[in-house]
Amino acid sequence: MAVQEGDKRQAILDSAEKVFAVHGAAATIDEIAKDAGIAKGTIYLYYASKDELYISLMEDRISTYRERSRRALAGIDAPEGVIEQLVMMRTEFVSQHWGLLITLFQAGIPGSAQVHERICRAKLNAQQVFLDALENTVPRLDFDMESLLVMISGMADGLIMHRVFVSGEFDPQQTAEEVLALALPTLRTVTGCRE
Amino acid sequence: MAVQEGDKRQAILDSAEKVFAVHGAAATIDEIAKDAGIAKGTIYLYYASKDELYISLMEDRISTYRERSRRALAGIDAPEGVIEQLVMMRTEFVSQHWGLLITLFQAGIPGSAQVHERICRAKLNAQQVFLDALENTVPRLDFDMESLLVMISGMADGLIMHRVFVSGEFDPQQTAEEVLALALPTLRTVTGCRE
Amino acid sequence: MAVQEGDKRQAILDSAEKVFAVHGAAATIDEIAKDAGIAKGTIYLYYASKDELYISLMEDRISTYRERSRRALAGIDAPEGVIEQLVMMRTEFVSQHWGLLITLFQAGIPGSAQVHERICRAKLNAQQVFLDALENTVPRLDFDMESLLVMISGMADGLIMHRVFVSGEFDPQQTAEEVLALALPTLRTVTGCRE
Amino acid sequence: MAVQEGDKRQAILDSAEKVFAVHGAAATIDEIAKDAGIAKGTIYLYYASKDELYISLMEDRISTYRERSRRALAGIDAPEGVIEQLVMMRTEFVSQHWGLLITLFQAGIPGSAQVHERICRAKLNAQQVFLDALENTVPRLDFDMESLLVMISGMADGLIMHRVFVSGEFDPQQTAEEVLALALPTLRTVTGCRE
DNA sequence: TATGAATGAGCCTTCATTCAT
DNA sequence: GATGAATGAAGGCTCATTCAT
Repeated sequence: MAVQEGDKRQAILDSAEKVFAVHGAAATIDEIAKDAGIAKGTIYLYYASKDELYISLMEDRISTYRERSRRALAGIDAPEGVIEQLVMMRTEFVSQHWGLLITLFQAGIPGSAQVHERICRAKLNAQQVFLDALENTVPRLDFDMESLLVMISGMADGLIMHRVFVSGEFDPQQTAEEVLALALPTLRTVTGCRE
Repeated sequence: MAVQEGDKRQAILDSAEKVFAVHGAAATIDEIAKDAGIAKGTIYLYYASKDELYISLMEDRISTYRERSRRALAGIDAPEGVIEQLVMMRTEFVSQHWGLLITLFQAGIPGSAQVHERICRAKLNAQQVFLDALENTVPRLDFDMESLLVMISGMADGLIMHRVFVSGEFDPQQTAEEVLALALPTLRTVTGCRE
Repeated sequence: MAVQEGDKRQAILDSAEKVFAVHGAAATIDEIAKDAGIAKGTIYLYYASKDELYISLMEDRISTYRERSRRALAGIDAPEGVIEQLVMMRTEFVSQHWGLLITLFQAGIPGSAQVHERICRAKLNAQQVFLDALENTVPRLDFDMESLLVMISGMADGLIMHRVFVSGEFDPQQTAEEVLALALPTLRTVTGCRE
Repeated sequence: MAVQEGDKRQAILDSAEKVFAVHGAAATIDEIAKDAGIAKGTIYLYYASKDELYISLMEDRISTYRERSRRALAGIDAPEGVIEQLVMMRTEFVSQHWGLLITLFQAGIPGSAQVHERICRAKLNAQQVFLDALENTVPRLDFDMESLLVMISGMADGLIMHRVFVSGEFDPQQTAEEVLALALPTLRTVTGCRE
């Protein structure tokens, strides 16, 4: 009844998240292995390189975020609902993956072009979920939908990062409300709905 | 007619910007020196360490941004004008300092806590310029001004990064207009002005 | 039948002794590794830093000297015997650890205060063995025992170094006899024994 | 009325002594120049290299010691007097050149063979003064005079170093007396004089 | 599969020395 | 003579990656 292969992969990712969160790009394979309670070499049985481990970590977290978002958006048929979920999911993500905040929003600390590209793609996939939902709920619009989504995401990210890095106090619930207080009227302006 | 000390400091910063832009935190002092056409040791005559060089680069660019913003805001007396300048300055900055985009709009890459802190401070200083301008032009408001500013900045940053990293085409003029098309109505919603 | 960990540590120390002996503080980790036939990084698996390696080398050699001295002193019950052993052990040490002569008999070369302190402590421990033996064999004396020991050690060291560095010919046996020819009468003068 | 060349050479040596005393082999030319209040390059007008500066420093101090010793020995016609002066001069030297203690007795920290050799020669020259004096005052002896001198010097050095490095308290006057208390009887033993 | 000792390329930093002014 | 900016060789140390067990 050995540990499942998938479990060990997850355990490594969990340790990697912890260590990357603390040390950023300076995180070492040694420390991740130690945190996971396994030998350094074992990590290379599951991930081909440090970059690959990093990418896998990001892809895993982001795809979880995407699936959670997809489920949350089921049955939503008003643009306000989509935006509300967007903001909720983003604040929730940060409260759960605090340590990946910089990394996630920055799209790839360890640097190589490939890392950057693959993480960007994961983020785009997650965004697509919201984009689809938004397009299904809003009649044709003269405003580019993707730009709209990107900007409202940016509003949320901007406030979240400000709370985390500057204020030092991040209350997911309150932050979400504050963003929505600005985002929803904005949305209505664009969609032409008047409440 | 020797080169001024300030000039050499600037030359090093310029090379550092180029190299950091390409390699991120993995940039090496060697390469920066080579780009600047000087010996490695010379860099240490002007900057005490790689971290210090990185911080100085960021502080320099951000403070230039702040001063340009300050001048651009002189005489502006409507909140729309402030937001307009905010968006213009941000897009302009990116078109000039392409390589620093991730770093500037988010946090300090090369890791140490001190780096992060000092760059955050510089960014706050720059933001304060807009915050002051905004507070001078808007009557008391029930919406927190700083949050408003942070979110509108986030809107701009979100679209800019999307254009740069995803579309791969970044037209400063057009991007600025697109952001303003969403930001200005948003602002009016909050300030209660109706057109 | 793998090499024991202790063996590798010893092998590194042996190479370090050789290289420090030739180059003094200017010895490089590179060269020590090359002499040991291992990679540079391997040394750092066993010793945290160059200073630590140097200290460990000294502590190892000195503690061996101390234990050999302790055994040699067992059963000795006359002060002359103690001094005789002191001189013998010192000349023997030099003939075995030629390269460490300066370092051992004086202070720690590579500079840091910690190095100096830890080597001094090791030397004091070794001296204590002789001090204990001397105090056990000599009735109360008006002459400070430690000073006596230190000075007689100095006599031996002085002649040894003169033979090694100036004459260039060091015959342990003969040198020991020559020192004893002066040290023993001196001792008797102090202890009041008349032959 | 510019400063004499010799004065500047001396000023550099004085600074070098201060800095070597504090930092040992880790002393830098930069710091010596700063202490002397001159530019780094100026040092190279007077001393060809760091090694050369170091050697010059040692030779200067030792030759001063030699000349003072020579004067002190004038008119001395008993071996006890010679030994007394030997001990006095050595303790005096340490109290005046505290920082050079390790360096002097170790014969050359910065390592190169040439450094070692030249400092040894300087020390031998100084020793010769005492050797001459001793040979002039003592009838032919079956004990080798140089060995005798070297061992008595070693006695003094041993106690001095013990006081300086271990006890941490070095009182020149008292140390000298303590050494003489052992050295003079020793001498008489050899010379056959019975008080 | 799992281990962890070993590797060695590569980096930051220092500092003796030079030389144009 | 005097300066000090510039140089670049060299060294300590790290750490991703490999591989024999």
